[in-house]
Amino acid sequence: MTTIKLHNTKTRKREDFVPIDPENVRMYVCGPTVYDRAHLGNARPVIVFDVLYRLLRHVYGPDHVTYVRNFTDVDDKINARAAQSGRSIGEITAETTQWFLDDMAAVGALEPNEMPRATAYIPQMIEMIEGLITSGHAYAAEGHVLFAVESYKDYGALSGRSIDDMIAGARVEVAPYKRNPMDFVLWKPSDADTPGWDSPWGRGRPGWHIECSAMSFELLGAHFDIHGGGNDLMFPHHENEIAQSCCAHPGSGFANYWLHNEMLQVEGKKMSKSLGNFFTVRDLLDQGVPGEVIRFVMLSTHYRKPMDWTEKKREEAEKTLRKWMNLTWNLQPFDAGLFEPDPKFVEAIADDLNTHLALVYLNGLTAQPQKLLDHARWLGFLSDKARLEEEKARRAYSSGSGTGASELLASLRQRMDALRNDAKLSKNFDLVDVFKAALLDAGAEVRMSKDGVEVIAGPNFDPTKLEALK
RNA sequence: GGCGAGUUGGCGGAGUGGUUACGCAGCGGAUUGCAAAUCCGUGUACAGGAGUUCGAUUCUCCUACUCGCCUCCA
Repeated sequence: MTTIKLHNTKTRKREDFVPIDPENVRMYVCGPTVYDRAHLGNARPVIVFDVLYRLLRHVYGPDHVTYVRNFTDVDDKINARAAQSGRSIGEITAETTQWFLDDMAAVGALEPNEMPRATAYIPQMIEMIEGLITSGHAYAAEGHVLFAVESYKDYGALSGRSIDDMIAGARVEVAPYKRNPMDFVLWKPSDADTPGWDSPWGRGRPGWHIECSAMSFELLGAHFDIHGGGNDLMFPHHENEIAQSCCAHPGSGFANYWLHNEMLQVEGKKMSKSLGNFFTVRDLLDQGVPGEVIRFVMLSTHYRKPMDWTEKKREEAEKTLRKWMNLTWNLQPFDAGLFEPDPKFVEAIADDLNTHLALVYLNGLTAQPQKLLDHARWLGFLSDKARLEEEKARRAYSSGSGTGASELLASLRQRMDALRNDAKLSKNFDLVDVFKAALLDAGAEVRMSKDGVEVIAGPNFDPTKLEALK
């Protein structure tokens, strides 16, 4: 069996992955707060952990992995969006949730087994908070419930901080009701205009971190295998999750392996609205960047390194995928359930998700298109959807048969063939070159060989530009 | 200020205590009316300094720089 090696943030070491129960390997990944379109950075953990999910399913069997990714649908950002847009919270979260699913499907991510929404787990959160108060790890104050960080001796262990250091470096004002400045909110009061639920502490809503503790416990148990997310979540979110969960379920250990992906940058800079380099996954898709290109670029950099999204990488990825598609579009993929990938390929991915090496492996398969197709599909490329689009495009513009633009191409091809044959005798190729230039200008690919002329419509083919040649 | 990650050839990006991936671009060649596509060949690198070692790009320490987090953020 393949040994999976993962870099565990908890120990800061690369470790062999040993599941608690190989019959049910459990992974929790922090999902989005649903108030707006997912930006490109949101896609990184989704794609990274999608690869890990595929790997776990391969090694332990598709029915022996449980992958949970939540939707945070209660949050002050959502409330703010509702107030500002005049739309209801439910409408916003429902719409944004669907957008997220659509966009992530477009980049080739499989859906997790469970996608719980925070608002469906309020009673479980309240129960957990009550337990934390009873055991002395939390206290109620002025309608809030706060977690007492000093009651958990390992607080800060994951992110390598001490409570004292953090207080010294803190740049936030401290609420007067906190016993320790680092204490964080488990529950907070809601006014009449804010969503709220009845609780022992009055009508209110949960703090940011408790949802993940409550949902992971409900769906995966107190002790599970892998917990993932962006490294910006390491502190405070994951630190707080650990504190809550470990105090609520003493001795459970919570997650064994913590995985964090590095952040995304754009042309070497942090993606931010103020720098004007902020864009969503949907923006790219709408610009005609295929989802698989986004996926390719994401997987070409190791997940623990900063990933720089650049125009150049986008172009290169597009070229490579174009090449793969050209080689494989007319082949039949092997049944995914029966396909056995090359151990070398799997080992690269099992080595702390060395996806770049896996892509290199794929690139080495261009002489074996069938193998390329099946391995690429294993990693989420050359999907049915992409292949179908390819086939449609080829049928519509093929130089062989068909109607409309394809008929035009076919007649141009024939005329060029004839002109070329004449030119070969007369040694005057001017007319052929004029035709070729026009075709290239219209976004078509022209190939001439001993066997004749081939004309293929490229991705930006514009048949209207060829009207003049008719 | 605290914590963390990183610095590899023109660019991207793996990896390794000794033999220096791979892709793109470049260059040379085959092929072509010319191209495209394809194939073959080819150059250049491990931020700086000190240490450990027979030997370090790879391990340790220091310095510089870059990035992220410490506030909602994936």
